[in-house]
Amino acid sequence: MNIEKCEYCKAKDNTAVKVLSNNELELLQKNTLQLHLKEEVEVFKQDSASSNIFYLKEGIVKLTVKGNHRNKIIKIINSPNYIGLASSLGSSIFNFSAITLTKCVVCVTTLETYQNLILQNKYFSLEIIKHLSENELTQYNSCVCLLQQNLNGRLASCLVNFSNNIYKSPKFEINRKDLSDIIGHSRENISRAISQLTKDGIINIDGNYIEIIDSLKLETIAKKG
Amino acid sequence: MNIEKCEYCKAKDNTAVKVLSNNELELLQKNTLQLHLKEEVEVFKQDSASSNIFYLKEGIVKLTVKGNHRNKIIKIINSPNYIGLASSLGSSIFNFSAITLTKCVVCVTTLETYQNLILQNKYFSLEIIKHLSENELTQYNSCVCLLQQNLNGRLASCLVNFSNNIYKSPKFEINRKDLSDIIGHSRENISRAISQLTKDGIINIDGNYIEIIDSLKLETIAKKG
DNA sequence: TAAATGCTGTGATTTATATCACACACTATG
DNA sequence: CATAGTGTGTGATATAAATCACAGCATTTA
Repeated sequence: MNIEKCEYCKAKDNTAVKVLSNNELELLQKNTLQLHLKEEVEVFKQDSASSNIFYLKEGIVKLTVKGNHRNKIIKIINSPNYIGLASSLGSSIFNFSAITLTKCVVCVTTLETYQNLILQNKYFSLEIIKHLSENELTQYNSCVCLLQQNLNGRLASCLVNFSNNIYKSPKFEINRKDLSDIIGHSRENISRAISQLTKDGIINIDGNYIEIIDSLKLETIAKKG
Repeated sequence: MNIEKCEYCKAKDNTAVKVLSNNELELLQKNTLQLHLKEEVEVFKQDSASSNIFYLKEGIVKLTVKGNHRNKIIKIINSPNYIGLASSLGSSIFNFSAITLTKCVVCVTTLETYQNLILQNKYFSLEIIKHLSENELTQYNSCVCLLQQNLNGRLASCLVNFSNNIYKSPKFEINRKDLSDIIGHSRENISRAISQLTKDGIINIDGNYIEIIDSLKLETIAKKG
């Protein structure tokens, strides 16, 4: 396997790591393990110790929380991005599990290394602050959307988000159970809503693949839902 | 009015500011305005520019988001704490409004001052990172609770939280409209649920005052709801 | 004082969603 | 090949919550 140096990693340019010096990148490299994971593999488990920083270099993961009756997917993360950075930095345990949706490459760095880099490089520290802040705001927004939209609105918003931000393609794969855990409604009603969108010619379905045909109509449903 | 120096402010000991040197505290002082606000006053408005840091020294505020059909209260903040720190640091505008629930004292510092302090004092920067991280995690949790609990469960959780964490007293004042905006259900059904809790001897009501009589039962409802 | 306004509680009704039940594919696996 | 297991679509029914309607009671305002 070709082990890529952090210094030459293209993924880093979109995250806080971009402001590190070459020496600092070497330090990062020394304390980082790169994992290659298959689909539906647990990256870390809810309630386990959060003594590492997880960075998603390639692929897509879901963050899930155990509930009394059902699980909830609180976020879908695509690369390059951190996974659960707030838990690593602000809590002794993870408040959610991270599970891969696609094949993934995950970089695991010791927490100590990150803390040292934060103290050592003030611009890195500022980048981390920006990242955490922006992350919190998107969290606010998605929470508010979920709490105010009905089933059809949430489904439409979710599909639009998948197409525009996560998979960056009008066609993507997602199973109904995950979709219902994201949206927070029963699998049966999600199925019905998807059938209706298909009948209305707004999407096409092919097994677990969903293709958005009429994104304008979908966005209209998202807005008024 | 007695103008208190940041250096001697008791509130600061619970927040990031505690690690600043006396010189840094003086710098903070010079660039900070202290506002004394009455109840139901807007501290800042959704979509307005976020070019200041707001620190709640005394009192309680609510964060509200405008929705299509109704508003949503996304958080109740009690002092001492920052108000919308993530927006100030990570966005050019506020994603929500902040409105006082009680008389409040709010310290307003220019963003520039904070950014300078973050670059100047690495321990301050680390404290800000911890604060943002912890804040994000509580946000996750409250969002998950809201999405998984039914009306009675949410109401019970909310009352327990008010009693234990916000007002720190079994008796507190809150109007039904705010309560319904926090819980995300209609005012009418909140009224009904409150009546039932009163009939069951779990709470007492007196106008807008709610007094928790049987907190154990309330926590049971919160857990199973 | 009277009228207007806003918050509240409660009954009746409607609506959205969950739940139950089952049939149909698809994939493992002995 | 038979079998079990899992994800799926869909109809029927149950249930939670929203909405509508209205009356009571404060508080403000003319």
